[in-house]
Amino acid sequence: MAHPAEPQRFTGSGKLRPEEQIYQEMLGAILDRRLEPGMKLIEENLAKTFGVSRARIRAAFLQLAHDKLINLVPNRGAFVSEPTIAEAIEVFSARRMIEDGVVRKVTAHMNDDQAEQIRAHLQAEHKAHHEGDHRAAIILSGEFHLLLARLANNLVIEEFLERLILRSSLIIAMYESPQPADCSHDDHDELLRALTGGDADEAASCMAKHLDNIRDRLQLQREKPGKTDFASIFGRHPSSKAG
Amino acid sequence: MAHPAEPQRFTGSGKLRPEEQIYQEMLGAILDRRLEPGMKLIEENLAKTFGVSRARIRAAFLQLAHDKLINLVPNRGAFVSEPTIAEAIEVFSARRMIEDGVVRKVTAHMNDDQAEQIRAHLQAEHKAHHEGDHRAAIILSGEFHLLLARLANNLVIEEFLERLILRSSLIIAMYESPQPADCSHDDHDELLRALTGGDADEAASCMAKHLDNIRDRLQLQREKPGKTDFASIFGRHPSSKAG
DNA sequence: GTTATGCAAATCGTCAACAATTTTGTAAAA
DNA sequence: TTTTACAAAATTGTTGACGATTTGCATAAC
Repeated sequence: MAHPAEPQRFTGSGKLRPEEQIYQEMLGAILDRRLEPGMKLIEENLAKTFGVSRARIRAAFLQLAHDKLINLVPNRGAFVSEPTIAEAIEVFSARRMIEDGVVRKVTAHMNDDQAEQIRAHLQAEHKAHHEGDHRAAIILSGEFHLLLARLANNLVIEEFLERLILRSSLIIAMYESPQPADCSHDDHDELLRALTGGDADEAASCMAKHLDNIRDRLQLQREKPGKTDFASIFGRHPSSKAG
Repeated sequence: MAHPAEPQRFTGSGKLRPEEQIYQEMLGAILDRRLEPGMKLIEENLAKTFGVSRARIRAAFLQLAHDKLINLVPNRGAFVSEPTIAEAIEVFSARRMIEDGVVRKVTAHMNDDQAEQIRAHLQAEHKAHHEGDHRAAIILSGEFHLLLARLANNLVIEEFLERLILRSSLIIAMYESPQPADCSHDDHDELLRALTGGDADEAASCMAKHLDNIRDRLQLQREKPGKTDFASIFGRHPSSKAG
């Protein structure tokens, strides 16, 4: 239940309204894979669990669906998203595009205060890594990218990237390699050097390599079969009724 | 991959579920300024107007709020967004970032079929322009950018840009100059030349200039006072009780 | 004349019940 | 044995009603 470093949305209002509470809890459960990809989310069960009515759950569903973390199928219900390989590739490709612009902008306007913010964040990342707090490390790693977006000083980009990072987290949880391979903090160090160095091209290249690293560490060779996707499990499509 | 509930925004054809219908109608009304920025949207009135219950309206509100076209204030209701100057600038800045990547990608993978799609679209733009169909021209102009995003072959980017274009439309409607200044189709022509020329840098530069043109044609000098925004009307902020 | 107080109207927030749809289970017919 | 038809259960879709909050207005107090 306790999620110390729950990803926090920047909704302007500091207080957490009960509706946000439900959204956050479900978000955390999905990213932790306590709710597995493909799992059906039954409104009434969730309503009882959270002690609210179905209307609230429905509203939370709309938010999550908008973030592409669940799938809403008319008259069928809500299912935890099962990002396909193609989707995963597109998400990281999109991030490359966006974050290329971000690092260029940050590099151009870098000042001492901003550099210090990045350094402080990296220190936190290293701390979590050395203490073996894998969960915190993953969250902080995502927040590193979000910090850069914030330093780019564009709320539109920041919010979009926040969603992409959430989506990335689900993809990583779904396709990650058996070995931890959590060495991205080295990439982040290198990125800081490039950013403070003032060379926009190098910083952009660094970021591109970093994102490719993350993507390439995933096991994107074969489609992960969803629990109900017998087509891919048995290597055939459910087209004809009798074969 | 199945996307059963994909929101299709610009096409009026096809089966339109009643919920999408409501979203579309409100969207159109906002972009046409039949619903003016700042106007309060009363749930029950809209429910009666559309002949549905408030729950439906509420769901539509969530979608529109997500697109930043309306503002949801707890216990107060929904209001048509009044994008500030800062927001307007950020939106166009974000588009520069995104569409820079888009045109580079499109330039790299350009083939005859794609070039033909763009030409066909430009022809439609010119036709609307010559026939004086201002409304169609504006819509087509937005769809031109969307077409490029589609040719970049990344659904994530495409959907995000779609939202940004909607937001841009509201901004343009709110801050547009008195004179029509609808000469963006020339920019689009130039863009096509750059795209087919294969020079990614030039294409990107073209797009950047084009977006700056649109932005600079807006009257972003002073904040447009919302109907109730006395702070800007009287040039002071509503901090102290008696001034 | 101005400010404070309380009442009334309007509107949003929430819910529980009912209707429609899909899924599952069972049995009859070919 | 296989297919089809039908009924029952589970789940989503929708609605109208009720309580909570905000807003507007009238009245009273200073």
